[in-house]
Amino acid sequence: MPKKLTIRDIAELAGVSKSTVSRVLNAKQDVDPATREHILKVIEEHTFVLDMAASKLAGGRSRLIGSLIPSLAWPLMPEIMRGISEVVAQSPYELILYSITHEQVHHDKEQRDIISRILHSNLASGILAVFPGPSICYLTELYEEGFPVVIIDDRSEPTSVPWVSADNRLGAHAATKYLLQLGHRRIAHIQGPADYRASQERYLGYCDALQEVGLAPDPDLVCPGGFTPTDGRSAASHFITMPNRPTAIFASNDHVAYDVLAAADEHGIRVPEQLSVVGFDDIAPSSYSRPPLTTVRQPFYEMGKQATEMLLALLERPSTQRRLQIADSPYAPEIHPKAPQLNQMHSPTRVRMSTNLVERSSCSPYKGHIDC
Amino acid sequence: MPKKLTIRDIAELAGVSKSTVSRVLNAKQDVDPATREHILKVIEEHTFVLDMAASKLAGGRSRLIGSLIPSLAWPLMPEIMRGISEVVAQSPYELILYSITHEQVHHDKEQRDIISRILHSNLASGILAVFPGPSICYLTELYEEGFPVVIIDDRSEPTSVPWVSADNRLGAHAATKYLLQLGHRRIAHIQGPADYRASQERYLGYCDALQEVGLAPDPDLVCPGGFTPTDGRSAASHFITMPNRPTAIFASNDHVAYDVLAAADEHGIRVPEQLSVVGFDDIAPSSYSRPPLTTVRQPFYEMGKQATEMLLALLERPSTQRRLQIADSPYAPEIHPKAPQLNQMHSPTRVRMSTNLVERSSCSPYKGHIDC
DNA sequence: CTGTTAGCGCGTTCAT
DNA sequence: ATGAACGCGCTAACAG
Repeated sequence: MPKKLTIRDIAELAGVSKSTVSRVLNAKQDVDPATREHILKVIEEHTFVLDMAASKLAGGRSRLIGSLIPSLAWPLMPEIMRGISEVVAQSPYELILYSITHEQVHHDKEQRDIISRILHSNLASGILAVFPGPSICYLTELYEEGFPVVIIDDRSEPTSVPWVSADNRLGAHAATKYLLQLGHRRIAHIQGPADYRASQERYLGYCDALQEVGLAPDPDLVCPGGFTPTDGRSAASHFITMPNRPTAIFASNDHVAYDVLAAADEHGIRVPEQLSVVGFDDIAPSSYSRPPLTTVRQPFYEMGKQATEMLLALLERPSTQRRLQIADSPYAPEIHPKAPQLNQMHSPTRVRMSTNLVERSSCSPYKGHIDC
Repeated sequence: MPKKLTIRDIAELAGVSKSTVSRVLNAKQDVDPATREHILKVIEEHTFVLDMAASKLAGGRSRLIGSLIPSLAWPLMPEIMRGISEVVAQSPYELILYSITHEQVHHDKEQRDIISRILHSNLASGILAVFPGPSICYLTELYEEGFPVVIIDDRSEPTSVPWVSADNRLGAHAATKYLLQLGHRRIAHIQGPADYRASQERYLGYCDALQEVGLAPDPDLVCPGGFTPTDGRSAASHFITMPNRPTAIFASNDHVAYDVLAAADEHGIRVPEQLSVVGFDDIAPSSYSRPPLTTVRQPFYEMGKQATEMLLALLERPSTQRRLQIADSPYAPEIHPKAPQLNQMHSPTRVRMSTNLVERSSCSPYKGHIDC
């Protein structure tokens, strides 16, 4: 193990002073292009890397991003993390994982503790928070005090903190419209948890599509469900066994859609012949379910990327002016379809990414009622 | 935002010198219990936390663990991560995520790059490597040079690096024995990838159980498969459609078991009435498959915990003598059933955790052949 | 047992 | 455009 080189070693090797090397390393101006080149070459040859601890201590940036992550077991997390990691890997930053136990997700105090741990340890110079839940208020405070924070989706309404999510309403609209175009008219919806913004938005998208064709949402065809496995069991059974049952079901998400698939199987109803079902999220197992599930894909990977790029943009700004301006950021997003142009300061930054319908085999055209 | 306190502030507040504060912070001996208490109180009152950057720079430990993680999309990862996070959270350490893209998993060079990135950035003072694959050789080098490394399972044989995995052979033995006890005699096995140690071990466990009842493994009942979704499709169809088909199938893992379930469904074979199937891993969807899958649970959560505890034990040791001795470690594992007693130095540390059969609904007693 | 001194590796003034 | 000196917050010698 060759002993770790310091900036001084490089300075000596290049025949200059530490300061000059430091300047090159931090991309300062006022360095002779020739010496810059030379120093860069020496650095390259010796694969020298700055000591982050020392750099941070001396007043430089820490190049560490803290990520506040809910249970990695949520099936949407891996893709989000992939997006995050990819951007981080191509940057000079590293990612610290502050993951939250499932238990803690709902406990306000625990979250406050974690955040204070992040702050006090003084490591991370920015925070990426996925589904922060109750801690959103602390994060908002932090952000308003100038600490870089970006949020990836959440249960509640976005605050002033830059915020990335998918367009749930449009996605739900697309799903419902698709069923309508297949000829379905009795389309049921199993809702997500009432306290999730996404549930509301999906419900609204469902209503939007219905109203477009002059249909009013039928209260009998809307049932509460949830977002986790088996949350949709009873609603699914209810719809399937009710007299004059719906010919299609739009589930709050894929997990609930699986419940519908299972319930249908149990009651001898064939999908898609006798019942069409659409999910939401497009998590991995949806490609392999029986039948493969038609669903609305949330661009989790892209959301992770987008959010990380936004955070990096914040991080690269002088700390005095840490409001995000997407427009002139070096990490300007390519994808933010419905994002309003936010060039002026102090306007909340929200990026809403577009979803898209993934057609698989769980839907078929309505051909009149088929008895069991 | 109250300005960050330094160790000097605390020293002044407590009326002692920085060194003394440092000593109590680092749990050194030779501190008067009275002053220790007093300082601790002051620290507590002001919720002071050491600046890790400065601490590290000054020669202290970095309290940062680097985790080398393959795709988080592997369904076993969330549980492993949960185990890791939980132990890390209760320690003064933080976790840096060096996650590897799926593409990179197999590319030797990329991995070497990541490891050198870890080393050069000089942040992490230890590495937790999950399924390191090709980079195991670098990790071994590192470990032999005294850098703390612990590995959680891998495709190849363990090296001198401390290593945690589940007992695949015993697990497979249990699964097969279970089927035998249900009366099955024609038990097929779909194998995992040939270059995975786990595949071999599971196959051996399968043979063990067969031989115990005087049966020789029938080459016609063993097929190559894989570990990822759809890897088992063709093998499953093959077994199901073959004349005198097996009455039970032991799949290399749960994904492959799902393929068997799907193939059975497709061919109108009822599980478990006409065919019993057992998986391996017990990943989350196995509780919700149709029918719920009987499978061998790998204790991923416990493996994550165990490995992290081992790493912490290494980290807390003086760097001169960084060979792991489980016995007198403060993090001595409670669970390592078949682990040999490794109290002497220089012996490789392997912890093999026990699996256990989770009975659900995909198996039933053999009652003679039932035609479709 | 405790305080004093001297750096750790780097960024940032100041000079030049 | 570049170099010298100082200090970030802390730990590790050494005194006492």
